[in-house]
Order: sequence, then structure tokens, then C-alpha cells
Amino acid sequence: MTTVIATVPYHHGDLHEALSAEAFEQVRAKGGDAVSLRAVAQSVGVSASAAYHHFPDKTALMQEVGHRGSLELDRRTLLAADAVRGRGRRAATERLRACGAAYIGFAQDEPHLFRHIFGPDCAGSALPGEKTKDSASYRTLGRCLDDLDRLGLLGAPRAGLDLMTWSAVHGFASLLIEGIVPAEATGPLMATMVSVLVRPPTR
Amino acid sequence: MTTVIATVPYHHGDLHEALSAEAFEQVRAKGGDAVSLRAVAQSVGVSASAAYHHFPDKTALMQEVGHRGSLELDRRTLLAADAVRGRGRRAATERLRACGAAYIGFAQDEPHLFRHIFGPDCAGSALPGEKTKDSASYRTLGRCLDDLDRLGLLGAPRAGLDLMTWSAVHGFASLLIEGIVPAEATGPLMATMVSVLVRPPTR
DNA sequence: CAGTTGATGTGAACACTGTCAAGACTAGGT
DNA sequence: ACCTAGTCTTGACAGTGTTCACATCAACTG
Repeated sequence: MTTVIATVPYHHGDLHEALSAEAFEQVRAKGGDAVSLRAVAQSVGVSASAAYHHFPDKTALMQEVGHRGSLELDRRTLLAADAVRGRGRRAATERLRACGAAYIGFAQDEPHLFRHIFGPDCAGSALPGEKTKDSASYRTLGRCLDDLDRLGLLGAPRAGLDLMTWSAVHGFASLLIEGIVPAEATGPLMATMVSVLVRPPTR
Repeated sequence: MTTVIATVPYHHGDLHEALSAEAFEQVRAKGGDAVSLRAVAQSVGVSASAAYHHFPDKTALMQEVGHRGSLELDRRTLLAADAVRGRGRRAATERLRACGAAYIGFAQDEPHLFRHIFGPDCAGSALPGEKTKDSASYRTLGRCLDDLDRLGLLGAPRAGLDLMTWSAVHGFASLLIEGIVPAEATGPLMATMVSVLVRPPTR
């Protein structure tokens, strides 16, 4: 039991944070549809109606869960992209592949979270001000394409390529976690992507 | 109103069909999460528990709704592809674009249905025997690519292109109906797809 | 320091959900 | 005529999101 130095708020400490964190963990484990406000509240050791002093809705709580999830997704793709060093053709190509693979890998590792992030409750209205449209993972992917473009390796005009790439990666991830396409298809998919996007080496 | 000739079953006529059709309509209108077994049963004019003599679960009913939905999706894509006549370069290219646009158009017109079809309840286990993996719309898309391949217009090896194309179209449709990308992006997206897949005319 | 105030908690209640068990009705075969 | 098997209803159970009246406690006001 650590004594908190900072001014401890009223009864619980920080119920908002506690509820949000617990909800996140439960969504991650059981999926958004399977978690109930009551269960989350009980796990935190608080009455169900207490949550309504920190969130207007169950939906609001779930949206915050979605926001946490998308932060994690962004982190993973950025990490994967940054892990590939170098400025040459090989590096730029590999960076794009790694970035896409990380996106898909996240969906594979955390299917419930992934579904929830892009589910109807969260996707439409992210936290105030920010559009999911320009999410960090989208921009990370775009930067990989920029690198290729700078090297003159793109086989098609740059404009629109990021949206297409994101769509393909996202769509494949969705189909994957629903069991519609097998996990073994991930490697080939990214290989096809690269072969379609990147101009073959002139020799 | 078509009169059924076959031996009319017991009390209701064909409750299985009636429930399935009504559920389909409600999912289509309100979305899968917003329809309840009880409401469907009541609309049909029957007690809620009556449904359990025709479906083991609510999930089973919803799966049948999903199946109906995917039949409709298949029909739309096939129709769009068949509407483009001709065997030349222009026709084959336009056919691919039309096929993808129809897929996306379905999602746009029937977002609830589209979400439901590929939602966790339906996608995994379609009706007995058939994998959604080789759905008709997937095969239709593949045939468009075959046409292009026969004409030698594909800029990359044929294998894997269908999966990538499907992923992109499906992913874009998903992002679109969640409001993450704007509807105006549909045209450009399909244009980019074509420009990436189809080799530019040699002149 | 006494007292008001507003944020934060509780418990009970409402209307709803999916699901199940017990019984009523009905159709068809013997 | 009877019985069986299929069909549907009523009533109940546990669980859900949400709201209400009420308790509690921190901090500010006079």
C-alpha cells in the first residue's frame, strides 16, 4: 500500500481512470459486446451507477477504450517502421512491409481490440477534435510511401497510394480476424503489395 | 404475394422463413446489435420462445440473416460486372472498376447489413459446408482479374492479386461506413487501384 | 468554526434482453 | 379413437443499461 502524495481526489482516487483501464482490459480479453458496465464497475469495486458520474453513457466509456486501443495500434506500427534503418531501396521497401505487417499483427494479437477500435461505437467520433482519418498509423504508412517516392521507386503516382495501401492492409486484417482468410496469407499479401507498389529494379 | 403450393406446415405456415425474413429486414434497418429476438418474434406475431423451435440460438438466426446478406452482396457485384460488355482492354479495366465500386456501393447503401455479414457472429461459420473465403463476390473479382490477365494487362504476377484487391476494396468499404474516410474518396480509390494493377498502354 | 454546496458514492427500481421449463394445442399416423 | 411428435404460449430466471432518491465527504463561505 503506497501512500499517494498528490492531492487524492474524493472517494476513490481516480475512478474515471480506473474504470477506463479496467474496461480496456475486459474489452481486450472478452470483446466489446461481452463486457458490461456492471461487471467493469464491480471489478473496480464500485457500484454500477457510480460510473454515470464519470461517463454519460456506456458508449462514452467504450469510446475511451477505443481511443486507448488506437494509441496502442499507432505505437506498434510506428515502432515497426522505426526498427528498419537505412535510406536505400532495400530499407524503404522493407519498412513498408514491416509497417503493414505490424498493423496486421496487431489485429491478429488483439482481435477484440481491433474490432472495437473500428467498430461503430468508436470509429465515427473519436475523442473531441481528432479525426481517426488522420490516425498516426495512417501517417506512418504514408511516410513509408514518401520514402519510396523520394527514391523514385513508386510505380504509380503518389497521390491516393496511401489510402489504397491502408485500405488493403486494414481490409486484410479484418478478413483475417474473422477467419475468412488464413493467417498464412499474411506474408504473401504483403509481398504482393510491395511488388505492386514498388517499381522493379532497373538493371 | 406468392402462394406456396407445397404442404403447408403446422400453425404458422413457415415460421423459420418468416422469422428469418423479418430479422433480415430489421438488421438491415437498425443494425444487428439493435434487433432483439423478442422484437422480431412480435413483428411476426408470435411468442419469443417460439423461435427456439426453429433456431437453437439468437446467433443462429443472425447467421441466417448474414447469409441472406452475403447473397445480396454477391448478386450486386456479379450484376455490376456482367453489365460491362466487351473483351477489350477498356472493357476489362472498366469491369474491374465496376465490380469494386459495386462492392463498395453495397456497403454504402446497406451499412448495417455489410457490418453484420462480416461481423464476428456470421463471418467465422457461414452456413454448413461453405467457406465465406470463396464467396461469389470474391470469385467475381477474381474473374475480372483473369480477364485482364488474359489480355496481358496485369503489371504484376497474377497470384495473390485477387486477395490484395479484395482486401483493398473490403477495407475501404469498412473504413467508409465507419465515417473514417469520406464517400468522395471512392472514385479516386478505384482509379488508383486500376492504375496500380493495370499496366499502362504501350504506345 | 458552523454551514452550505457540489461532486461522488450507494441501493432500489424500471424496462429491457436471451433463454429455458412446463403446459396447451394441433396435426398426422396407427 | 388414441397417441405421438411437432408447435406455440405463458411464466419465470438472471442479466443488461439507465435513472432516481438518498447518503457521504471535501472544500469553500460566512
